[in-house]
Amino acid sequence: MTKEASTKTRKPKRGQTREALMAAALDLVVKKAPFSSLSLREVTKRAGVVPTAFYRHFPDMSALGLTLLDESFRTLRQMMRQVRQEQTPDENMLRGSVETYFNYVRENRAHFLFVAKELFGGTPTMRNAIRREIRMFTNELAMDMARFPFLNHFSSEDLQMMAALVVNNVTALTQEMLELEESDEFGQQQVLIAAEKQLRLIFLGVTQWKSSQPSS
Amino acid sequence: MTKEASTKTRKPKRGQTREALMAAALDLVVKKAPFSSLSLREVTKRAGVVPTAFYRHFPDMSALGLTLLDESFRTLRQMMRQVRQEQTPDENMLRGSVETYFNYVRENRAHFLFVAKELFGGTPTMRNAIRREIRMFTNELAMDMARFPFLNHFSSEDLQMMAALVVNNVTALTQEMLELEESDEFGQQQVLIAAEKQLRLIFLGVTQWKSSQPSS
DNA sequence: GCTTTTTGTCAACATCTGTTCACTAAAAAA
DNA sequence: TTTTTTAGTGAACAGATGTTGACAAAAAGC
Repeated sequence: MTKEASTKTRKPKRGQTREALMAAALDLVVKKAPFSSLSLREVTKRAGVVPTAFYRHFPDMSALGLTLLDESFRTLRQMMRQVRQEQTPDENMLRGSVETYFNYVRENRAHFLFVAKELFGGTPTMRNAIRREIRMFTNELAMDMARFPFLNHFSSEDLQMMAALVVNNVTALTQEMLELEESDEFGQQQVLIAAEKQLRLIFLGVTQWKSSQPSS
Repeated sequence: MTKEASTKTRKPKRGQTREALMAAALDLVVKKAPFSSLSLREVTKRAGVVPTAFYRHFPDMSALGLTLLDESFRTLRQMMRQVRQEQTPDENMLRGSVETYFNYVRENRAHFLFVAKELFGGTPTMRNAIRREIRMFTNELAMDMARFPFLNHFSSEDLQMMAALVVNNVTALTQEMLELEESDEFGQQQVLIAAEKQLRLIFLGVTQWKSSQPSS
């Protein structure tokens, strides 16, 4: 597969140019600006390719962006599915899940940074795609919660509300973690501890919640 | 004040150009791109002024951005101070505060949109400025909470954690509200109701919280 | 009134942008 | 092998960008 050291390949970089473009874009997002303000020429330059070569792989920059977005969420979804299957519904499930998730965030820093910056700064198309994905996670979490014995007496609206609360916080904490330097292990540990505490507090609130019907 | 139809005022737009530039930038942020990807020429064009006139008021675009940021937070701080003084610490304080805050968000949509988009997409300088401001709000909230009789037995770390939880959620809900169309009154009402529920749930969690020292 | 400072205009620059077109080498298909 | 398709190069375009400098009108100071 990865056989490149040929005798005199002057021009063609084989089929890996497409991935080089994606990697270059991701790289620039990490250490410079949000994707929305990257230029086509910038990306091709970093990929070590002439500007016009871009069009052999993507119709325009926004297509690259959507591909990158897809890549980001495909691996995330996959991890979430795995976590959801492995876990058993008890107290220390929380700690485990939190730890697994944030480790994943650290290992995929670039993709998360990309998503975070586009969540508000991107084009409407991109923003909607991201929000749809987040909404999906929220729904799945709500469904998972519905299966717990001590939760299944809540209305689906209440469950939805609780799931949204959790997702909101995890999102915020993820952003907080992404703001830290990659080397700042202490800070990252702090965020992780804070995350666990906050989620446990939410959990306490849930156990006390009485689903007061929409009175007004 | 607004006297323009004079005999032959060809050039000078009086002293209001500076504000026209800021308004133009804010306008473009609302209906187009994040501030970071606005061009100087674009802004001056919308302000009805020639590009070079810009330099009479700001050294460069990032200076305009910081001014805009300052303006955004100055009025916000002022509102928060007012809310904090008026309120009395009881149950329905929550509903009132939430309503006041989100009404303010709606009335200052442009500024909040500006801040939201820069929170992740902006330059490091701008991001830090915003985060510092948010941290300040969190600290003040923690201090307010410390004055409540049923909360003052918590450690300051716990209070900080709780305040962060609240702020995280309000931030997320604000962003959610900003994503809605300005005309979507129903959706906005929904967010408001969700906000109140979520905060009440957090409140329940707080009453149950035992400041378990870092056991493990 | 005159003078100075402020605040706008216009022309011009070098640079960067997205995109086109014609071209060629390599890889795949025949 | 020959042929065709794929994937790269390079020159050139029209347009937008930030910034400069010299100039002129209004506002402010005197």
